[in-house]
Amino acid sequence: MIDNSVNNNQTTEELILKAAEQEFMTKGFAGARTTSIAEAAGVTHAMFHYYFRTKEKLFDRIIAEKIKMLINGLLTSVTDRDMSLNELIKNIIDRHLNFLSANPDLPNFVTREIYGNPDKVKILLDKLIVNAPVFLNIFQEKIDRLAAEGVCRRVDARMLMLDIASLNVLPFLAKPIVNGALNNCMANMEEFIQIRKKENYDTIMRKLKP
Amino acid sequence: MIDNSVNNNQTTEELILKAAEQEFMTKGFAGARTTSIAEAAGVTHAMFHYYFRTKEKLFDRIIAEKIKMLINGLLTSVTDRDMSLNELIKNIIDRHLNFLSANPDLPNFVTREIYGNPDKVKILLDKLIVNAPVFLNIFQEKIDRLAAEGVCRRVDARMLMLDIASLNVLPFLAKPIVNGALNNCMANMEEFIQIRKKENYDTIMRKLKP
DNA sequence: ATTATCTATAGATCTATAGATAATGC
DNA sequence: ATTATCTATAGATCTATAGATAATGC
Repeated sequence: MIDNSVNNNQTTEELILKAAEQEFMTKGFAGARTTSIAEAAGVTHAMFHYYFRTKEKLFDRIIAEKIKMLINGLLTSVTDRDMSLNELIKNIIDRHLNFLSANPDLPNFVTREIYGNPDKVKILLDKLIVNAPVFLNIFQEKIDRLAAEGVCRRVDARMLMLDIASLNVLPFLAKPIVNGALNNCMANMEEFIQIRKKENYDTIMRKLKP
Repeated sequence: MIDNSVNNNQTTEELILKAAEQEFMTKGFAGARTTSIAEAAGVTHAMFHYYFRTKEKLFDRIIAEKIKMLINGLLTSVTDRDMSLNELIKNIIDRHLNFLSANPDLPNFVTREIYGNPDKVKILLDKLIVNAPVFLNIFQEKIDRLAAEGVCRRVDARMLMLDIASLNVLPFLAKPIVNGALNNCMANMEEFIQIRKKENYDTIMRKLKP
């Protein structure tokens, strides 16, 4: 038995799961090969089917898990009524970028699969359609209230959320392009995240300024 | 001979090329099937190989064409020295969104292939590394000059370009998600583009305000 | 004579399973 | 007795080509 992977006390099931996650995340469902997954896990190919039966079953399990993470990440609403405008915006941006930082491949994985396999992410869309309006209404009310107090401009919460999401997510979705065009600026990822946190907060606050 | 496609005076080669473009753009290289392409083109599968020899050759041809388009779209620099700040920003945003509007699947296609197949888009990255700094330096000089005149703040041209690109591109990359979360706002695409043109111009101008 | 098209099939690759064997927990 | 693992191979799918036939342009 050749121990070519560092399978320090991980079970075969875990090894396959981990290898499959890596393979599916980087290559997508169509590009992933069950043989490659087994090889990367350091186990016989038959083991793949022994533990997870089919490629599709394992993919469904992984994408369901990822979508759950994504929804939790997106819909962790900031509903504290006593929070100031500055705190609110800072909180939303920081949370979002922290989440992206912890799951850098997630946006790419989801957007990729959405095109080739629309029904796989139907669960995601359904959840969004139900939950997003709830959060956006609370957010809009908050903005309107603060606008009435003269603290900020009265802007559309939907467009504001799209702005925030766009500014935060795009570097992750197009990392090689952004990094290539902007002088290797994403080489140190943590530093880049810190810069973008400040930059995006500033951009949004200026947009909200009365 | 069953004429199941509307091949009004298009040659077989053109029909295959068109079908292949559609297949590759939506499913990526790994997800695309040469049999499906031939079927969609309404020709025998052997014709695919007669005209284009291999799947990879045709893919390379299509991706090269798309990357050329993308580079032209990105690097159509606005270098008119006499342009005011307002005009400059408006021009960049309008051009970019017009380009995206004409090529809505392009960002997804490129970002998808970048992960599974880094060397396929190496040409794109090489071009960007060479050309982007040239444009960004001119842009930075322009900002610095206008800042010295007191017309705008002195901001980093790289971050500003990233902001603009993010705000413009993201809805195209994550269309189903944005559309699902934001109340079907992208149903009428032309209307949505017009709204984002104004919105993004406003966002960026506020960021630049002294 | 060259170009275009078709049928049939080879060849490669990938998913999945059958069936034998070893390890493990009562 | 059940669970885990292996070898070997079936079965499906997909890319690619061979070789025959029809259409086209001199």
